[in-house]
Amino acid sequence: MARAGLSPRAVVDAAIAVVDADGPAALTLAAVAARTGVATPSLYKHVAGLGELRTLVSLRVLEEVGEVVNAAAVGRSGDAAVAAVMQAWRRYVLDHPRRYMLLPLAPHADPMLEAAAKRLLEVFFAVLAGYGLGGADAVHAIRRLRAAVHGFASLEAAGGFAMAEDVGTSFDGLVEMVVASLRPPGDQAHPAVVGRR
Amino acid sequence: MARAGLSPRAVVDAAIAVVDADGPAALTLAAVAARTGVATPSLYKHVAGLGELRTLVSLRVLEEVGEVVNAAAVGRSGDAAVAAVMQAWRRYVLDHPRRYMLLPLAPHADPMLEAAAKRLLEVFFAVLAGYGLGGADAVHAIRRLRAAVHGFASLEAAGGFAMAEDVGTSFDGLVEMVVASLRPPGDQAHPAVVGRR
DNA sequence: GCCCTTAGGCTAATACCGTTAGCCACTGGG
DNA sequence: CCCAGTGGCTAACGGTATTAGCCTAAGGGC
Repeated sequence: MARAGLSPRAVVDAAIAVVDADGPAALTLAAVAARTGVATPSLYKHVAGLGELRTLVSLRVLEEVGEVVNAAAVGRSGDAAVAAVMQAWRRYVLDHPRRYMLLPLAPHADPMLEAAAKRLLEVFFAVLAGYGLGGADAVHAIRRLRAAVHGFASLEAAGGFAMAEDVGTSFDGLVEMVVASLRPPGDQAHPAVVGRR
Repeated sequence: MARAGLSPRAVVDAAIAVVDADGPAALTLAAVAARTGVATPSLYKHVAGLGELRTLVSLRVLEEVGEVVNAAAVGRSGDAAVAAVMQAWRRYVLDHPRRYMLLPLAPHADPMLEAAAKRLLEVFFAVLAGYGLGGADAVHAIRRLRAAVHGFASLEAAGGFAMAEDVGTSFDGLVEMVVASLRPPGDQAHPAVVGRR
């Protein structure tokens, strides 16, 4: 019989296709095997098991989010950078709502996810450096940013906003809320457009 | 043989105990049956199946959150009410992190959850009325509030805040961020302490 | 061009889960 | 005291992950 020519990479691709099609709960070795045209046990030649596959899918999602967020941040600073990062984050969720549900919330706990999480964190730190935030203040600011954008994203991905009002408008308000909390008290203006590295 | 004296209520109680002990993924009919000292199929006399049990557990969580949030809001208004509501929300998460992961994100979609969701929403609307917010502005404000508090809560419940800085301090900043976004632009003061019903 | 190693597929078998069907005993009311 | 129904049970089925063991296609060394 002709070989299927699978690889760990291809297995994860198929797994993501399953998630996108039928949601995170449908991510099963049997479904992935069916999609790749292979018997279920064959997947073990490429992946240690369902647990590892889940982790690999989460890693992929984390990397993809890191990618788009990083891309949104380059060449921008201050309010514009924060807004771009948040918009990019939401865009990812709108493009891949099912997939987003597998974003790991505590990636630092898993060695496989650690590096990708660090990269995302560094983008945040770089963006916040433009506000003169550092040390503990930067950590608290990043937590506000992360909580706001992830909270909104997870709710929107799950279809949690039922009322008729435009969700994009709500998100604009969220961005403004976060941005305002980064500015020094009493400062209504945008911070220096020339960011710092 | 002596009867176990189960009831739908008791089954949900046991299910919540399972979740609190071993996490949402461990919520299985077999685990609940073991905990209640009954064979697995016996549970079907009280609950339609695993799916319904999950919904009932989610309903319980939603009701509990609604309870503590409502309790926090009574007798308060303005910034104090918003702060109290958010603090109560977080307290629930700290007290029951595993359980919180089953909070339904789109409760309006399920008839069983709809009423409990409505109650929570009404608390939010009442709290925001003290800021003179109504109509679309209130909806956008509620979405900001919900995104911020749920985002923070879900991250904290999952153990997502790895860095050493005090998480409570971060949360205080989150509350301040939300509160500031509710005040009219340029207004640094707290809104009228005399809230409206 | 042949052989031999190995990677990548397979089937068979096990264990655990949810679910359904059908049986039986305890319980409480007439 | 009887009897109907509720709430338990066992048996059986299908789907799932996982392990073991086999077998063959693929590709490099001679």
